[in-house]
Amino acid sequence: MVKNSNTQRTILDLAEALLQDKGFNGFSYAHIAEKLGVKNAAIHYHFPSKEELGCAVVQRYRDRFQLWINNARVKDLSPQKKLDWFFGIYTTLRADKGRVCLAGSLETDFNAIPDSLREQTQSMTREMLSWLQATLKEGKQLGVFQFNGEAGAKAALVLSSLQGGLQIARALGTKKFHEVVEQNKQDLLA
Amino acid sequence: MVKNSNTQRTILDLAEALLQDKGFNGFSYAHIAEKLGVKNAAIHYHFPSKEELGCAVVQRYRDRFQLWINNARVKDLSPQKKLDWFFGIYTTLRADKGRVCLAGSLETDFNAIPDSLREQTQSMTREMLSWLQATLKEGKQLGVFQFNGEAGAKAALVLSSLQGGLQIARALGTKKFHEVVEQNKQDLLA
DNA sequence: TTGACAACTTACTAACTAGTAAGTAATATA
DNA sequence: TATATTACTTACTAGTTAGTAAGTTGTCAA
Repeated sequence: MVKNSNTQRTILDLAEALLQDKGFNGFSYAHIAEKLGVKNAAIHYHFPSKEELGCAVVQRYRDRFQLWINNARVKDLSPQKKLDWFFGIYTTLRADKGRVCLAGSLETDFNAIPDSLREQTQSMTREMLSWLQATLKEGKQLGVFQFNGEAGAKAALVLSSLQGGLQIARALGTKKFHEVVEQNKQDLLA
Repeated sequence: MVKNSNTQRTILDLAEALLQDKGFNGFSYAHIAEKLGVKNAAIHYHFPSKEELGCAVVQRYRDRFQLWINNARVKDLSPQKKLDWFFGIYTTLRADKGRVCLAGSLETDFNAIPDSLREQTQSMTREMLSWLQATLKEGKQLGVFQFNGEAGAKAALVLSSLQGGLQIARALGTKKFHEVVEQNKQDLLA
């Protein structure tokens, strides 16, 4: 047949969007199938279980993130520009129908998702936090970022606030999210 | 009959805990009924729909918050102590089986919950943010808090980070949450 | 041209979901 | 003592869920 050779990718795109829109327990195979214009058994053909689908979404996200941070277009940027790139990921999510980040969505549903998906979520969060920590440390050493305490703690604060900021923006509007981003910048340059 | 005159309150307690544990779409009337030791129709007797139950949980939370902030035990505290009290709410949540905050849970599921519950979530978030903003402003004027920019933006950053911090702690452990709290304090006293 | 395979559809199941209608038993009230 | 009310239970429904088994069809390789 080979009607649509990138069906698998499209399913991942839709699942990722639905995860960020409604949470793991807020969407079903039927939702994906309808949007794709196929029957729900077709989704099971590509991803036998919802658990595997969820893991595949996160794994792809992790791969994408590693690809970016190891690519010269990000790797060779100044700490300030690196941070701007990172903030940009969240700004883009907010602009795209008010999505929240994958980590926030999965952590909120943490006690209602399968074990393997919890592990994927852990790894994803650890990887993002660790890159952010290294970036903040680099910036502090270069004298372009100023903050008290350890880079690890500051990274936890920044990441938490971006994650929470996307959520609060759902209730109080995009302005609140931008305030969070700008305040983060100001607190680092003060 | 009047076997248990505070059934209604117990249902609200259980629903609140389940909301913070699994999210709005991660729990059912059956879960509450089983924990309470009654049939699920008994829950419908007290709260006809899940929508009304969710709204009642948030309304009670809002009432509780207003009661506290208008009570002398909080109202008359110094800005630092007020902030400590506020951080304490989140620390207690984390210690209690790793719950996340109501606002974070409902905002993450925002596009998968009923309209009236969205409105309740909005009001709850607005009220918390507005109190936090006033507290930060008061502290800045008294010279005990230092930060650049508007108190509103700083409040958005602090609230976002607490919300996100509870979620990240699910993946990476309680230590990360405490780092967020301590970093917030340091950034305010710097 | 035959046969294998990929990518589906059709048709189904068992479990769970919120929600309802009718009945029951203990208690409060008149 | 009779009646109303509160707080349930029993028994059900219609819809949704993830998941499966068996059949279909277009494509490609030998």
